[in-house]
Amino acid sequence: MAETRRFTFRKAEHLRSPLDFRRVYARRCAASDAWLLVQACPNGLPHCRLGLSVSRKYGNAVARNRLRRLYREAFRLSKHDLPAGLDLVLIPRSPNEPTLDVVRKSLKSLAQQASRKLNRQSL
RNA sequence: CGAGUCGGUGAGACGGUCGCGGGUCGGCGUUUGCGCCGAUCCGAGGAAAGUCCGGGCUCCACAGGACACGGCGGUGGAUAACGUCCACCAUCCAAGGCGCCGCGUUCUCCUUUCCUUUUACGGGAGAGGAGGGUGGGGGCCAAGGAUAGGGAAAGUGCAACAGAAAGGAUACCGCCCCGUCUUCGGGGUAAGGGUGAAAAGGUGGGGUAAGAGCCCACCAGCAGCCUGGUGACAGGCUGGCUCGGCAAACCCCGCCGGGAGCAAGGCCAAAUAUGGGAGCAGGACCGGUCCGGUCCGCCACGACUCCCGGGUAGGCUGCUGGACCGCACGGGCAACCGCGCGGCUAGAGAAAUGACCGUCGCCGUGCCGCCCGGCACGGGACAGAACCCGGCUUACCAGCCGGCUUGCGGA
RNA sequence: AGGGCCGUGGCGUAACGGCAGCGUAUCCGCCUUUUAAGCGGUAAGGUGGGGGUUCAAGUCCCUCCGGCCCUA
Repeated sequence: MAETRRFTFRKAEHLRSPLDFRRVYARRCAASDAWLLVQACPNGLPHCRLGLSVSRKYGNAVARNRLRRLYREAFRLSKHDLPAGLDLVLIPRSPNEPTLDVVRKSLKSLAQQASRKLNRQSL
């Protein structure tokens, strides 16, 4: 297999439209730990999409950008280890800044939790 | 070299790997909207922040004037404009410096008087003088700082408490004259006491029964004139002797202001509902087809088909070349202006600048080291473009540079 | 982007520019077997921060900080 694993993050993998966000919130399937709250919803695509929601209470614009960039980097580096075909919305649980490794671990385990939950519900 | 004060600059550097946004070029795919791949170039700030002012731009409204409402307010300039900037004026504050005082306190020295004691030196108390330290008062100079700094003699209003009296006022104690046996009564006065943030000019002299700008000199203030200055204002002369504070209270005067904002505005345009026009008596569904069945419609408020329109979601645009940046020259005290040459320097949209590593540099701590220096660990602020500019305000790590005043030392 | 409102003891809320109150809570005492309720009393201490105007500022003005609401 000539296809090497690429760690890119293109616009098609962003969750952009308000409609998409509303669909994910309406599905009401969430998993969380001390750092992150992950809302998930199947999207019928072969890949995952990522949406970020960081509100004013997590700091000024620089701190919020920092959180978003960390989440994007974590998603980019570990997207091949996530269950496919999900829309994920990430919401921070703590105003403190986590390290990249912590976010990657949290994202992976929470996405798998959410995926199992969705499978149980659809049965 | 030190102290004070004001201002400017600055916002770590280089490289590698993996990624992100945009432009250009090439290739592939494509539903012709775009997507993917590769190369290459570019990719946050001095405050991008707060949104406190001012403009550009866009749309809407609009004969002209006045009123209302809001903002601004020393003078002259700069500017597209400003509540901003520059220069100057006025008032207040002021590090510090230099003189002064029949000043206080303390130390030293000198002269002298008295007491005591001694052989003598000496000890104690007082007076005078000189010098030093320190404190206080007052004067001059002064880097620099602050000022929403027009008008209180257009009018209205406000000033608690205290005080006799708070604005063309008043008379508590007092002072003086007269009456009265005293208590007290009548009158004069505003020097003194007292209250207050503020008491109707201040100091000195004359004058008086006691007093008062009642009279005079100087000072402050006011009015007029002269001189200098574009002007705010400054200086001088003369006059009459005095006419308080607050307008960030109402207000008066002068100047400025049409409203809304890139979610402005323009273009394209699903689904559903709907408006206009044309055609037409059938149309849609079940079913392989006919028959058949169900629903809608049928001389119309018209099913169905076609065309056109407004318009929602959504998309495109506005969207980055500009009162732009750098350098040189000329004008100006300066803010700034003119001219020449060179440069292109973010354009996202659930919102791009990130992650990891290496080398060097900065700061702090610890260790080694006489110093130079070396090693280890840690730190690196405030903060993220959202149509674009000019300001203001606020936040902020280290370093560097300069102006002015002043102290000490040297040439 | 535009506009409005608010900030006062622990809590809720008043105050013409002129001594910062009131209720409740706290504390102490009475009543009660005890608690609650009730009655009486004491004190503490607060105008979000900074600056200005004024003789005097919670109040007027400027500027920051924090919170809430409305419109598109």
